Amino acid sequence: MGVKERRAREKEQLRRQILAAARELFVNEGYESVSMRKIASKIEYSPTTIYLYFKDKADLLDSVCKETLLDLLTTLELLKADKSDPVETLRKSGRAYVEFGLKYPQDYKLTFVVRPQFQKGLGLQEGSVGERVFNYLRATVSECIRQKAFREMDVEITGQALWSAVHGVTLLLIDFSDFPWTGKDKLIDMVIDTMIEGLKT
Amino acid sequence: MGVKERRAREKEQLRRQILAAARELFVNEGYESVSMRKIASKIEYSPTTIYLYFKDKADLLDSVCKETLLDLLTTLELLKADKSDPVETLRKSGRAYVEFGLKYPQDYKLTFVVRPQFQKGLGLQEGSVGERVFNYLRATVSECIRQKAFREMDVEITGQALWSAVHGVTLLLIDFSDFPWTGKDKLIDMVIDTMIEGLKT
DNA sequence: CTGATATAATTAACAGTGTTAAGTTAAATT
DNA sequence: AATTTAACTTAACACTGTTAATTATATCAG
Repeated sequence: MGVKERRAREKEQLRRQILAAARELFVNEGYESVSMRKIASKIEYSPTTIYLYFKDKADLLDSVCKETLLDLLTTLELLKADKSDPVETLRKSGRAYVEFGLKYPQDYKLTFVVRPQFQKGLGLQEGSVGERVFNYLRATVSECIRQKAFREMDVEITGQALWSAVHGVTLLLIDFSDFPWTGKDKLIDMVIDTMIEGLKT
Repeated sequence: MGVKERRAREKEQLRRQILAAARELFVNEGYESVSMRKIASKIEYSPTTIYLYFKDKADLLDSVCKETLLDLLTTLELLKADKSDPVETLRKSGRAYVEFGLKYPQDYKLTFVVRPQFQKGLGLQEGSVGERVFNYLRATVSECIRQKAFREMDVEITGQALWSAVHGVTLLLIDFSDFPWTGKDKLIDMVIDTMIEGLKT
């Protein structure tokens, strides 16, 4: 009676194929410029087949973004290992965050700009990947304060401020890629270092 | 021989009508969701008439954004009066910038997120309004350094870093309006104050 | 192995999009 | 009054996301 299982596996496989094709196209050409027909032709299925696996184009976007967030979280958690110098961990995390955004600019915008626009009310759902990312930030900031590297301050708002700064530099570098930046890397460091400097005791 | 002038005035009037209709629709329904036909029907002209006044839809967006930038510039220049305390001016400018974004969230996103996506290569053109806004920031930062309130540092990159921070907090507050922020005003202050603190001597 | 059933995938269609080329109307000039 | 010029519209093209109806295919019962 392993038939059902096999069929389910096959379905899952096609689902993943669609998702992979959608991701690649979204990332390379942008969400708006990618049509369902284009995705379909990439996987050599008819356009309507996609609707058997995803509710609509927005649902496809949503699924792609969830994967992206999970990827970011994994990247960040690799840095959490070293607990001795939380300020340095924070600095590295900031850099990793921005670099992640620059590596997958379309994904990043999709996740942090386009999605909240199309999917209002999701905010930061209980147990969502987004919440886990923010929890990571909370923990790191908390450790900085505990070790008296940062002065006594509200963890919540500090985390939000740091997020603001890295989010901002990420988006500017993505959107204004032809702005005469003094140097992408230098700017990223400048933003992160200035914020950290401003938080120190 | 005032005929030509009158005709020119009439043309200009229709141009403005189109622009106003486009702005309202873009802001309320989003650039992508607004069709040329929708704009046309709002002003009760045929869709193709718009193409006699604007090259294409992106050009329309571009013109709307230019107006927005000019509005922002005006808001900022009101603060430049007091030259005695440039750090305070910078703080106020930062606040004004974010508040502008929150007051016209859709305009802000249109200008700083959507436009660069659809009009690549514009960067910061010579003499553009965008350049003038950035010049304002440059001048203020420069004054802070000159008065030794900030330590000796590159004006360019400092300006870019500050822009990153305010841009970031503006967009987060717009996009994740239902995130459990500790308090919008407190967060804005926190971001600006932390950056300024990090730049001081 | 055959016929019924369920499921997967497809075709055709709808109402909409930005944009262009050709055609029409109305006003200004000679 | 005839002609030129400018403003505007109609019709069309090649697309878009999505739905309903239809066909093909694989699984099951007898």
